[in-house]
Amino acid sequence: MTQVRPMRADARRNYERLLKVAAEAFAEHGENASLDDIAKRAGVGSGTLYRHFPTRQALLEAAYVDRIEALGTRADELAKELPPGEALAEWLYEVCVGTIQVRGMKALLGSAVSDGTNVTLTVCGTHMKSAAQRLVEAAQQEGTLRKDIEPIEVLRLAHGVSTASELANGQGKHIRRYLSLLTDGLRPAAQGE
Amino acid sequence: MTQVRPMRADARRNYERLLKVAAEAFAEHGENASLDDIAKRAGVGSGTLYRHFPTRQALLEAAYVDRIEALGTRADELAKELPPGEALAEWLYEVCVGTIQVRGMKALLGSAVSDGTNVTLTVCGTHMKSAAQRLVEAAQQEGTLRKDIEPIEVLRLAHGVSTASELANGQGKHIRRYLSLLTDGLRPAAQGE
DNA sequence: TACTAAACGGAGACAGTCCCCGCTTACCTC
DNA sequence: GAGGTAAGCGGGGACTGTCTCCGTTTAGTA
Repeated sequence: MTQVRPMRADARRNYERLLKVAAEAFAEHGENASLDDIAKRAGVGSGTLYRHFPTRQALLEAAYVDRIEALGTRADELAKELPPGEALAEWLYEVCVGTIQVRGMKALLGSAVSDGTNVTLTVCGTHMKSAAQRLVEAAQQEGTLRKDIEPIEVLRLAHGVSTASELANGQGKHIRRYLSLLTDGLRPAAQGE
Repeated sequence: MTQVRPMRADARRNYERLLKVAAEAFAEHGENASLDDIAKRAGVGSGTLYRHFPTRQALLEAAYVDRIEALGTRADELAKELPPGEALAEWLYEVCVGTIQVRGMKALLGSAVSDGTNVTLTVCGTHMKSAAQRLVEAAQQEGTLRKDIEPIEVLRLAHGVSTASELANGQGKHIRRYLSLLTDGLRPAAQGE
């Protein structure tokens, strides 16, 4: 219903520029990169930046949607290549790697799966949740994942694993280990689910 | 070796004041509470604050050492009251609760178990690690915890669980659940440790 | 070519960090 | 108690970052 009058050419140009520069800046300096600095590097005034992206979150999300979408696609690829349980495990691994390696993604993924009152970040959250849901349900069908676990819980726990790996430093060297410790806990136990 | 000339009376007074106010401020506003504001509330100039506590970390640590020490004591109490496995589980639960409920503790506990190059935060890190070590070793003796797990890893994973629970919101309502998922993964699996 | 609404941009108000250095005062000595 | 002195104080101010406001510029249209 929103009137979708096409963006003016200069506006579109600035928008793209900002996205490109922002992705670089967040990757380099983390989620707290200076916004005025991003504007400057993109060759626009800070007013322009704030008009296009009212909050840091908005910019962060816009800068990384494509990566998030790529994770969604990746989920489907893995679902075709591997048995459900392994597909889920591998996907979570890749999610964790992204979380740690691309500084700035952590904040985005974190708020994407958070239950806060900020209704803002629908896009990324939706993508991640639907991808997780497909893999989780398949694994549950297969019997390699407890039935009482929600897709979003898996995402939150993966975020926890990322945090733990980050503390251990070493560029995510510990992700596989911590993730497998978690996965063992997720499998149906001998005495029943 | 360090010359331990006793603090001047006014200095000591200010020091105590700052600690008290800082603990309140961090609890209320999280780890990013304004330092100048803390100084003001304590009735001292900001110079005084920065002389006593050169970094935010230093103040954070000083403000919460007693809580950390309490966690150490608590570990021993639990070790007496419960079988090792349960003692460890309960202790981790209390650690997570502290992490979530007292805003500001999270940053402190996080850097206490991080592997970063900042050698600063020895005190809290040491306390936590030694407490964890006692419980972990006992549980391993008992056979309720995999032998290939380091005490510090347990602390890092607990931090991850805190993060995950925080995302779920609800004031730590999910800690027990997420922690038990993790614990199940830590138990020796049927096919061997 | 002229018009107008959309978009720009940067000055400036505000908030936080942290240092510097002239001033104050607790403590010691006599 | 008086005086000397170094320990300690404190707030002004430089700096960095956020975010808004509004006069100016310009793309798109007729």
